[in-house]
Parts: sequence; structure tokens; C-alpha cells
Amino acid sequence: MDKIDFTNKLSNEFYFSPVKEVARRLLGKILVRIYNKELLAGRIVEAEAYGGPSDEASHAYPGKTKRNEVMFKKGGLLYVYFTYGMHFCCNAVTGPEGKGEAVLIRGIEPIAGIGLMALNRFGRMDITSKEKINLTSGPAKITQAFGISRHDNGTDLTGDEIFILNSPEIASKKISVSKRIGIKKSVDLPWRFYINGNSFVSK
DNA sequence: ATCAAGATTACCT
DNA sequence: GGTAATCTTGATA
Repeated sequence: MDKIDFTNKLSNEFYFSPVKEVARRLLGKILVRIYNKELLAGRIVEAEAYGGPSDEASHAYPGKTKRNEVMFKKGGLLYVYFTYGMHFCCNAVTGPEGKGEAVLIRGIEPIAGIGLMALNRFGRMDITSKEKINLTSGPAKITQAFGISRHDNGTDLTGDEIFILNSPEIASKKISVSKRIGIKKSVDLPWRFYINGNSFVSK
């Protein structure tokens, strides 16, 4: 494991590329959260691009609403949504204000604060290796492990509470592209990106 | 006011 | 493989 450079936060500029490009480039980057003054961190290994109102599968499809308004703000904000009556999922908003694009973070490999993540997920800090894989291998698992909920919707990712650290780009031969998961419209678009063979890619 | 669907997960056979 | 859990949202009236 490479040493983490906490001074190397992604700047606002990073989030202003086209949403698919940001989704691909987020692979390997480090999501960090300061939670009750404790450090939680993990490497992003799976992400999906969601477009603006022209993408039928996107929350932005109906246009700007109270639920999705953060998607329509400037890139570099955190969009958190509630779904299925019990789960939260988190996204990085991309593009200029009004575009409505975001990247759903679907898989993370834990780096720091694993005990606290386990406490958030399973209510105890001691876990088996099998349970460790289950900590953050899915979008709603990530928010539970990181303690992210509706209160974090709209958080600035260039701030000091929840942010993403830069990391060397992942070689394209180590990245796979596929259809997005769990959607019923525009199902064939290849807008999901993940690191080949990583255990924390969602199943 | 009412209703159907949902960018999921855990647990069952 | 299948499905219950659980509640907010956006659409329609």
C-alpha cells in the first residue's frame, strides 16, 4: 500500500470534466471522511456515471426537483440520496452549474478506520475477513460504513469534512467498463467503471 | 390525498 | 435463484 498524501486533495477543477471521464478517473482516488474526529478512508474501485436530464436512468431526468437539486449545482459537491426506504448512496457532482451530472460511488477498498467502519456496519469492531469484504462493496454499504446520510447532502468535496485525495491514474488495462447496475431505463449504456479483480467491486 | 416505484441489501431456499 | 424490509419522492387528482 502506497503512503497516503493528505495534502493532495482533488481541486474543484477535477470535477469539471465530462461525467464519464470523471467516473473513470475517480478509480484509485481516496475518499476521506472525518467522522467524530476519527479518520475514515478508502480507495474508490467502482463508479458509475449519471447524466443530466437527457439520461433516462438519472435522477436528473425529470429536471431539477427538491430531491436532486444538488446535482444541478456546480461540480465538486456531494449528492446524497435516500432510496428503498432505508439506504443512502453518495455521488460526486460533476460539470458546471445546471448540468445535472454526477458519479455514483459503488465500491471502496477500506484503508483507514476499518474498526469504525465495522462498528457502523455491524455494530462491532472485530470482524472476519469475509465480513471485511462486505464492509464497503456496494453504494449503500459505503454510506453506512462512512456514516454518510441525508445531512451530508451538498457537502463541498474540497472542504475538510468529506473529501477525495488524488492518486496516480489507474492504467486503462486494469479498468473494465460495463452496463450500469440496478436501473430499468437506458440499461445498455456502458457507463460503469471498475478496477479489474478488486474484491470490493459490488456483486 | 393517494399511489407506485425506487442508482439496495440481507436473508431465505 | 427469490423476496421482504421500509419510506421518500414525484406524479396525478
